Amino acid sequence: MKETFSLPSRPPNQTRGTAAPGRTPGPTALAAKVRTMAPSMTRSMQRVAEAVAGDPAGCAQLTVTGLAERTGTSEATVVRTSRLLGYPGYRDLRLALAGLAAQQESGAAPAVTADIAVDDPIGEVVAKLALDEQQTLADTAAGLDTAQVEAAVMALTAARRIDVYGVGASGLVAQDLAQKLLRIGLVAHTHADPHLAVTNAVQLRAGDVAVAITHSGRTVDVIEPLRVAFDRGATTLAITGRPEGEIAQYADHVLTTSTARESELRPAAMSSRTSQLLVVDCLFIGVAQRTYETAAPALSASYEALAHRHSPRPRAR
Amino acid sequence: MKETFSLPSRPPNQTRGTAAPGRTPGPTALAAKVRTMAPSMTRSMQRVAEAVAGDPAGCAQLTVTGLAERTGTSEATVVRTSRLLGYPGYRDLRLALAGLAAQQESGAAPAVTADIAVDDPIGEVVAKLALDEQQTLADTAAGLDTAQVEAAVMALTAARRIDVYGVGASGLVAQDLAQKLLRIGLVAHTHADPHLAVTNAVQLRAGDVAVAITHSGRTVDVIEPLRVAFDRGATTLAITGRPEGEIAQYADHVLTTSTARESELRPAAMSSRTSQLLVVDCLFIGVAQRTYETAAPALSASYEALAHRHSPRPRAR
DNA sequence: CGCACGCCTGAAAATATCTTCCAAGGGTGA
DNA sequence: TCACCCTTGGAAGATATTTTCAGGCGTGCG
Repeated sequence: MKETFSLPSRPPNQTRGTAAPGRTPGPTALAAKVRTMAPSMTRSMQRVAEAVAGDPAGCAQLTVTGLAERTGTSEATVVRTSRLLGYPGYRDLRLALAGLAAQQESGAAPAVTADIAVDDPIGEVVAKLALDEQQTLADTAAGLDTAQVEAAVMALTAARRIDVYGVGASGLVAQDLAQKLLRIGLVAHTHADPHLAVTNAVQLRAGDVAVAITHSGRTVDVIEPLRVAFDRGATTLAITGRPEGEIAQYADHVLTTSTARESELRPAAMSSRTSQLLVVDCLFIGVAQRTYETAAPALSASYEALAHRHSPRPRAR
Repeated sequence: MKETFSLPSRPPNQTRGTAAPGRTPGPTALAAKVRTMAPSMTRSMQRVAEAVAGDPAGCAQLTVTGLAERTGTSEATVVRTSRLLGYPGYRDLRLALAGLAAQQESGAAPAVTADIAVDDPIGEVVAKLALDEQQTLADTAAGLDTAQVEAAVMALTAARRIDVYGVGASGLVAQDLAQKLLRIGLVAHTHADPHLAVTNAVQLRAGDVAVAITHSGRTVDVIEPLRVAFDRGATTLAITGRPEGEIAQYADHVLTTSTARESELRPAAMSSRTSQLLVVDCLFIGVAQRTYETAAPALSASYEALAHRHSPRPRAR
């Protein structure tokens, strides 16, 4: 039942199905996982996933048959949903559910934070926003496939040249990544103009790395250059909230960001950005670790170079 | 508190003893229970109880048969032990075990708050980074002066025109703010080129708002335009980690971001960015709340306008 | 010292639960 | 409108759990 994912070989780039990034997700990641996967689920499966995410404690008590009944579906569907969430079967999902319930009970509760209302006072907004973003970070960390990160870091470290694609809000994340990598001596660029991005992607070849950042996984302006890079033989990475989206077809390594629930006052852009930045930071640190000899001097050099752009310290202490 | 376990019929349940204090013991109580009951157990049962108390996580993975094998006993004995510990059967003991394991895990998790080392495995890096950023968010939220935020929001809401200044890492945050404000119909721009920034700042006057973003509070390229805007009579905001820095002299309202400890592998840019973004988000939400009538339609309009830039959904359902 | 009783124990049968397979229903695109 | 594919639930098949039952061992009494 090995899911021989990734690996060097390019051709059998599995499309979708069975997720299962190597190991069963821990209880913590479950809620996040449900949100991530929900869009790619069928109606019945969504009902099951919803029930599970909404009342872990209650569902943990139910047998397959019970849960099927409660959700008005069949046992088969329940098992299918369990699979999709990354467990070998319902039995294991149930175990994770019990774990989640226990955690929530004990106060380590990832309990759902309240939506921000139009008339919330500003203090409340600050608190809710901070909490939401903290939750997003936790979800992202829990949902990240370490092996994929590792592979991505390796590719970046060895890259002759790195291109980063992103538009809109993701464009800023792309710039952040490129900026960081440049700072430690890598050759990284980002292209805001999608036409130029494609033009540049054509230049890539094996040994180069292309990174695409899109929350929806369906942004054509980002998919196109990645596809081109993929076809040219470059190693391709996708940072997306929809690992089953079209972008994944052209990505050697997919780094999944968390999908928080949106609300009218809190567009998805906000938490997806937080999530993407965490991934970017992880990549950066990973690369910096592996190129420490050159990265450290490069970092301080760039810092020194900017020193004169700062006004003198008020008082030397 | 539905007690209706195992629906249909199980009338002649607990035969003897079984304690049965009305409800199955929570996971927490398990270890204690084992100690209490141990003396009154037979040898084989003790072996089972011991295994269960010693390695809840491991045992939760095992089936009756597996646990029987591991303890060198039989399935029947395992079930009997489960009963003695207060559960209807092994199935339920196993669920409790999973819960216990999850609790232990979550309790042990926050122990990794150390610095990121050069040889940390990637999984550790992810965890530490996420935790660090969570901490940063909490610090920022705690340190933000609500009154200043409120005043800043008011100024932005009423602004005829908004300029945002930031260079380097803060430049991306500046772009993020401008992007967001534009989305809800405000006139906001950011200037990467410090010369152009000053040129533009000269145009500002009372009723306009200038926002400067700098972690150090000493970045001349950002201080300059803010000073100019300040002199021209615009309302000026500073988002900085050094509220006592030079920039504060030219700011009507100072929003303080948190200053996390840096380390060699984790330049300050990382957490300052997280912190700045939270502040930006708060400003954005604050403004959106107060201009809800126009903001909401503007948001969906900008979303619609970009719809065609997305590839069609894989399958419409 | 020997016997009988009773309790512990594990093997196997019985039951419950989970998983897989398959055919029917429904929606989509040509 | 038709053909296709995807989704879905029912039922058979496989596992896991629970119950039953008989043998073994120790203990206490005769």
